[in-house]
Amino acid sequence: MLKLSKTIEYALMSINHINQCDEDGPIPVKKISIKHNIPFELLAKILQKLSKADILKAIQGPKGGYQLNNKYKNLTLIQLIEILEGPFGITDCLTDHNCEQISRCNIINPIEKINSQVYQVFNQIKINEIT
Amino acid sequence: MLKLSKTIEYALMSINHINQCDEDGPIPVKKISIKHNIPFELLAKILQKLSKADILKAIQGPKGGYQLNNKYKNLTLIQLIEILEGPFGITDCLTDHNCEQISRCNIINPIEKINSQVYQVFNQIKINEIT
DNA sequence: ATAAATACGACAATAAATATCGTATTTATC
DNA sequence: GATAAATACGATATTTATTGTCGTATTTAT
Repeated sequence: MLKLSKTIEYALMSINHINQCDEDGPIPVKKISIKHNIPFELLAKILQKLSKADILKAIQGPKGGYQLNNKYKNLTLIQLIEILEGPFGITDCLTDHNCEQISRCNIINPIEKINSQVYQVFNQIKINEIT
Repeated sequence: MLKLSKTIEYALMSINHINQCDEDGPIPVKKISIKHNIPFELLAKILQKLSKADILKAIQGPKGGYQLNNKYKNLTLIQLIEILEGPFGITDCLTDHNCEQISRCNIINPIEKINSQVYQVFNQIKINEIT
């Protein structure tokens, strides 16, 4: 409940790792996966998503790997979350709009308030400030 | 991911329901469960926990049910969460302390910051303000 | 005595997150 | 051109946490 997913953790660890690497060349998934004990295939997919969203630049072939794209500098935590997991919302009714209880729901207003407060927290955190 | 659990939703709905009831007598679980379409047994257990924590007062026997206790007036959302689900933390490593990756974790500091910010949000929300 | 209520442990089902597998594609290097 | 090291990606399996159910006991108003 209210947990950050491993997906987000792995993404942050990877961005951090790539950022702190002195080397110029791209960093292959394998290196990150071994260093931080993250399942290779799982991590690969996460980085692929980030690459599709232009946060990372993928370089294929031998000596390939991932580099940080400039876009990452303005990335907020909420954006990272939404790239990897879709629209943010602390309850399903805020994103799916198919809750059957909604008509007799007596807490939708407070829920929306709380949601926007949590959203704000994550929206104010920039990825490059926490790496 | 970062979802409020149904447990919390059901608890809030119940507190709200009891609070808004004009009647003096205690409100039985059945009424709340039917009104908001919440599984009876599940809801019963949630209210039992709240009763153990002195947020609600349980009255047994026919014409029994639950009433709000005074204690509820100072209850914060974080307290409600911790009563129902144990210690708050956006990652397991913050509450369980048995993460094997912790030694090579390069994001523990930012995670702790984010955690305390989310904690603050929930700590500032009082239950009687949102009902 | 009866029935309407809470109390509570054990278990089952479901859904979401996490992880794995197989195969295709790209490209640097020999 | 062949090879090997890397990304790309859909399909599926596994694991875990949440959600829900069942059975039985206890309390108490009528």
